Amino acid sequence: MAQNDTVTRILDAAEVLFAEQGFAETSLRTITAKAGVNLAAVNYHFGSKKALIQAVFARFLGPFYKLIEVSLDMHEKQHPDSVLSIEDILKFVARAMANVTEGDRNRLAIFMRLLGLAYNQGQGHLRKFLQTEYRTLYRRVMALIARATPELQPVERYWRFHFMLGAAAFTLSSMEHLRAIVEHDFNTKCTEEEVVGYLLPFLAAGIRAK
Amino acid sequence: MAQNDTVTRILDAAEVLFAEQGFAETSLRTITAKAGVNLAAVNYHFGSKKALIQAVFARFLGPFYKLIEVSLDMHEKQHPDSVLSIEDILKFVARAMANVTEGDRNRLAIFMRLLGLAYNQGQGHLRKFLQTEYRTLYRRVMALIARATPELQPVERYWRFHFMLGAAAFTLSSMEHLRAIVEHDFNTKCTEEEVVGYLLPFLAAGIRAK
DNA sequence: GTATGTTTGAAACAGATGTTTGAATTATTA
DNA sequence: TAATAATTCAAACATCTGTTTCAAACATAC
Repeated sequence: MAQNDTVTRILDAAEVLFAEQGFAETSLRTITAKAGVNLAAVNYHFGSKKALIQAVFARFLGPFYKLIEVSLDMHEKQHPDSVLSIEDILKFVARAMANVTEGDRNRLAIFMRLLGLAYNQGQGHLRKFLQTEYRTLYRRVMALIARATPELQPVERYWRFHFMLGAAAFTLSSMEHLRAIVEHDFNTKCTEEEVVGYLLPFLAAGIRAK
Repeated sequence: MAQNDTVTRILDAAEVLFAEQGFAETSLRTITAKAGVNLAAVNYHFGSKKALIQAVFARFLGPFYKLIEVSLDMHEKQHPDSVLSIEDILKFVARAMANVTEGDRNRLAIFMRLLGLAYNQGQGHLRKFLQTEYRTLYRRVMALIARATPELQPVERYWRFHFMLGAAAFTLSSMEHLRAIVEHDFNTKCTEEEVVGYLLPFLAAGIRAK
């Protein structure tokens, strides 16, 4: 019980700090101090800092993966021959993500940040971890998008998919900062739901640009 | 003369290494080794690592900034009352960027990767640097976009602008990797011009989504 | 209640980091 | 050429990093 508690507290603290500062900039001492556990606990429970980063990511990649799979399965059973529109697909993804990250606002940001790093970090351990873990879901979503955009050439569809991914990853990972600017420049606050509400139409329009 | 040479070699090395590994992950010793200069040279010529990072940015942004300003000035003189469309604005930006990074293909990716890292990494001294140093250009481009999209609410326009930025930064910064996948999955090669050719219509359609 | 395995704790480890120093070298100028 | 300023260099600095160690505390099962 105490074991599980320590593990959870480390993950909670690491999640927040990673999102605030980045990975390399966050030391194990800062994490363990915030978590209220001993420094050695990270290496004891996770093995290394790299493993901790992957564990933080796995904690919501796993549920997200399962959730979207299940909801897609359910929909396909209820509507066997329906062709999902781009908007529908995006809503499925957004809903799964909202469910996984609900309760803690930072989780969406850190998920997206990890995604960005995994793609941009040349020889990073993160990309391999992501790609092997992520492949099935990627193929399934890509197949859905293909059916929703039959007029697109495969190569262009591929690029547009990554344009969407980029817009989402970049924006949502630095959402805190961007929202602060909005508050300063426009005297308005934006909830995360509102930002996602702005994002989805942008993505949908982009992927079916003529 | 030798002074200038040392400064340039440090900037060249730092530029590549920062893009490959990130800022925190790249040590001054790695940079100076690659540049073939003494370790102390960075602190002598730049003052600190932070200042070096900003200098790497300034070397890109300075010329880019001037180029786009000049070309916009010229256009406004020749066509005083014309309202630029989104496509026109994007073409202006793309052309300025192509000019700045021409000669070295990787420089576009490096620039975008740096931009992405600046937004997502560290505690934000880079974001501040970017925002204060190049506020005028940001405002000018934003004003052009506003005139091209009068139907948009300011806040939504702001977010869509960053969606565009994200799609561009994310995709172009990992272009090498993404192109390799294209070559493997579709047996086709994509030039950078082609990718930009795919990107601009996506962005334009996204920002004026109904 | 004792023995066994698991988890914590304080301390130390080995190495890397950004930065500073002061002498040696090079370039500039008068 | 001599004097002065700018630059390079090797070395050391203090600090921080992830990781390891091993005894103490704890829980669990016999």
